[in-house]
Amino acid sequence: MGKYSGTTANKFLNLTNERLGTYNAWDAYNTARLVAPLIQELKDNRQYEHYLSHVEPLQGAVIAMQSRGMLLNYDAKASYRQKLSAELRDVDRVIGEAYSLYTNSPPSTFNPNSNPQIAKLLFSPLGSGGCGLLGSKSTKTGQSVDQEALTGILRKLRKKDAHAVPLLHALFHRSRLQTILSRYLTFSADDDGMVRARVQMAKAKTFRLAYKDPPLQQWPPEVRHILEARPGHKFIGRDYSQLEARLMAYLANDTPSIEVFESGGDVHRANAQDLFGHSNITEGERDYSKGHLYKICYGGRGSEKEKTACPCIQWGCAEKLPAVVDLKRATKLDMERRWFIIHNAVNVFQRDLIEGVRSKHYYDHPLGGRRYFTAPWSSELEREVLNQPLQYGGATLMARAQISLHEEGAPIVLQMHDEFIFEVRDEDVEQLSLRSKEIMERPIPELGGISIPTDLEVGSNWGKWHKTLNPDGMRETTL
DNA sequence: CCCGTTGGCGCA
DNA sequence: TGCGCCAACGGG
Repeated sequence: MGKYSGTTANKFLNLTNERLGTYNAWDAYNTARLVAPLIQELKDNRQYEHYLSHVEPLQGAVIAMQSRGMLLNYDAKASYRQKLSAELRDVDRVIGEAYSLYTNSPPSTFNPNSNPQIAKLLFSPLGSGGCGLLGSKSTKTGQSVDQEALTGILRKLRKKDAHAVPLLHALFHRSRLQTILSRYLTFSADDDGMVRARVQMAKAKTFRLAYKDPPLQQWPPEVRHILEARPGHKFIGRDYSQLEARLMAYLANDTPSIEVFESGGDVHRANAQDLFGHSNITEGERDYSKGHLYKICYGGRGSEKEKTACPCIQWGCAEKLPAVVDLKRATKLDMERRWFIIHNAVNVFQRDLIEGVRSKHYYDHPLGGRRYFTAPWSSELEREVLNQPLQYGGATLMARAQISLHEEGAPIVLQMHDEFIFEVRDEDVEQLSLRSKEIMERPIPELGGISIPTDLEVGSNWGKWHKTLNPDGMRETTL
């Protein structure tokens, strides 16, 4: 039945059926006894109405989705794993040779999965077992060696450190390879070849869904192509366009953003103009704005994280690097100020939101549902509060859509925060493409009847469409 | 910035 | 063997 990975769970396998049965019976009994008090608590906390309208009806849709699953292409998985394994061996050879050079020890004594060992290799002085580099970031227990730290080291590299560049590139490249191989390519399908991730419905504080065994939401784009539509079927993807940004605009009544949205303009470009203060925005500046805006809207301050795209040359990643926008801290703070002057409504919205939660210790969402914030006030809690209306709002709209879609029998195989993936027979693609648009774009009464537009993708596997690498992948379509 | 899941290490 | 920590990935 379940998948036993942890040591504690394994202990249950050693119990007799009789003892397991007794345990499960007590579990069920105690759970049943909790139902009445929990419903009462929901009523006392003004959460019951939302439970009845959004949570309970969603359960059937989620169970149907989880039971469906997605078909695994074993060959695609095997060949992709083979390709990455070969690359990992190459990377590890580079790292091992560098380790030998700096430490005079055999490569077998180095564990590239150990961050302390990597830190020692990078930051110990030349001649005493290291490269003599300057660290750029710390952790609780020492020097950080994550992608951001490596980027910082590469950026501030002194001339005399040039010898360490191949090693830094290899370490950078290795972290992604190792993650994909050990984390995303180790799952197994059910006997019928289907991958059925477990859907966590009541895990996220903001009502979003989460997937585990395997964690489908975390799969990088290049891994997704190994899940495909069954023969004679296609995947349809329909996703909301800038879901949280639109919610922010309407919840805060931020007129400048609303105008961009309603005229069909490019909101990221508009925000980039407001941030940078000029109108000829480059692609790099537009990309930068997307990330930067989320950060400042959720309570972050000026300093943006370093770009973490792999800069390595040997495996060709450097050529794929997006244009980097390199800004001083003061400049970023200026940009933030400029944005908030134009979008003062957002400022007011956030101030009122925080004031309300600080005094009442709960937030009643315009789309229904109440969330309590009982922890002592802190800057962390404040950022959670700033995030809640948007992430919870998006999840609520998705829940509404999913309930309606399920009622009509739409074959949902995945719900991913702002998008649904359906699996339909080839001849049904057009019909469901249109119907899913109607349902997802229904007017939202609580927001004055506005609707949030969606985009469409169609493909035979879950990977992103690519002319040569993945011609059957999910491709944007207008229909 | 927020929301998540998971592998691997290293210490108690 | 349990647990904290780090680090990776995705969505907004």
